[in-house]
Amino acid sequence: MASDHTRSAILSAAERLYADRGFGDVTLRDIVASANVNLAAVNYHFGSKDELIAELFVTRSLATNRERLNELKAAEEAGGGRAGIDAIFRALVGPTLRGCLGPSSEGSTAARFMIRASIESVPPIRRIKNREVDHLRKFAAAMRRSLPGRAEADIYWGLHFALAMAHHTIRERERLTKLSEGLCDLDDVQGIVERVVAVSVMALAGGETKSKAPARLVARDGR
Amino acid sequence: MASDHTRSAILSAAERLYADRGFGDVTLRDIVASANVNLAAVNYHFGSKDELIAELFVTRSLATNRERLNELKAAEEAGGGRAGIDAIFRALVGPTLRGCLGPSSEGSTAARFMIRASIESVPPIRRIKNREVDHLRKFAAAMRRSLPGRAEADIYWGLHFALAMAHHTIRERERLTKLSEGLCDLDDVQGIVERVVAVSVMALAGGETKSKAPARLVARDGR
DNA sequence: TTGCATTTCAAACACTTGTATGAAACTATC
DNA sequence: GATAGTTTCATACAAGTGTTTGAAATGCAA
Repeated sequence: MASDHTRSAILSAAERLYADRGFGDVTLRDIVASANVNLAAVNYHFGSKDELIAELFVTRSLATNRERLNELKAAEEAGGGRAGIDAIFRALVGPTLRGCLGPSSEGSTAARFMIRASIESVPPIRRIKNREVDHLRKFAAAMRRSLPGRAEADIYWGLHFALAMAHHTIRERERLTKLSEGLCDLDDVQGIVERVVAVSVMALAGGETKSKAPARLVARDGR
Repeated sequence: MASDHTRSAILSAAERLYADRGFGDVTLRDIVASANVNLAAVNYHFGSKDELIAELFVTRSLATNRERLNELKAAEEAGGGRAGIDAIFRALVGPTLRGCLGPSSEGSTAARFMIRASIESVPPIRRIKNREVDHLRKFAAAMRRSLPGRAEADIYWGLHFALAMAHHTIRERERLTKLSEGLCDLDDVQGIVERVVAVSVMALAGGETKSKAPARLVARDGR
């Protein structure tokens, strides 16, 4: 366990290559060539290719989740145990959006790696994501505390839509830029966060006076 | 040219297998075995594996786009050239949601195939999706006609968020069910459509009339 | 029928993939 | 400095991939 040099060289080379070219067409041979280590080193240090990918993703994923929960806790403490719904959404989507978009994302391989992981969805990553439910439940709980009257289903739909907007913005960043011909400023990360938060809040607050029947948020006859 | 039996057997076997097991681990040999045709038939009839996938996706994709535009045109004609913003969103997300969710999606391989295509993102499909910008521009144009005063960027963000909610709902269907422990009724497709439409409308209308609580929405994005 | 183009077929081709092996090179402890 | 444990290395392995080939079968027109 002396230097760990080989191990970390593999990790950083793999992250960079996956970030640049995607999981689909990066082989172990590409990685070890880029890391200047022997092919067998991957299996020696990580066991398998999938475990290497899993370790990469878990590391970044834990960091983001930690950041999210810190922001959430700070918001709840500032509000005496009950955070504003906008602060909750900000804690949910802020770290992810800042991590993957933003000026740092140009140079940060970590950010580009997480974008790839969000786009491609390879088995080992998918397995990890499926365990993320517990983490999201903490946000659902905070939302319940913030909006005690709200129907359970509305809480989850609100959470779901907030994540939808954040992740879709990350995934389809390029397409949105092309579609809007540059009119949507994808570099103004804080502006994007506030936009997503604002819509998420409206989605949840909009139905407030109405009943819990979900289909009638806008009273328009179904066709 | 005679019977086309082999060709269509390949198409339907491929669609079913891809729908069931994803693009990642379905080989040409799996497909030809399931279709009871010879391995070389794929390259003979389609040229390559990627072209087979592309043909599958293009077919389904064109059908959805046609349906979308039909609904849009109907809504604009009913409104005398200017459709309500809710009708535009309904035309945008309705066909996709109905196609991929809904009771038919249980049995329909076409629906499950499109869900896979939405989740996995393999090169030939990605190439086709990139050409879809023109199609979306038609909706942007309709939105401009419907809301003449609106800022261009807001139009595109509205379009983007509507697609985000629709696609994320399709993609993360299972996770949402698990997270909400069944509280979010993913079988009530019409209800989901209305929910997405309602939020999309609010996202766009909210910035203008209301200057309510967390409304840093328009203030931030100068342009 | 004969002739010709289309379609099917079994087989092989040419690679690439992740993984395993066993010897060599290290490193630290005694 | 010998020894035991760890790490590196070149190399081989086994399996699977999409694609190509050239001959056989089939369909269709004259």
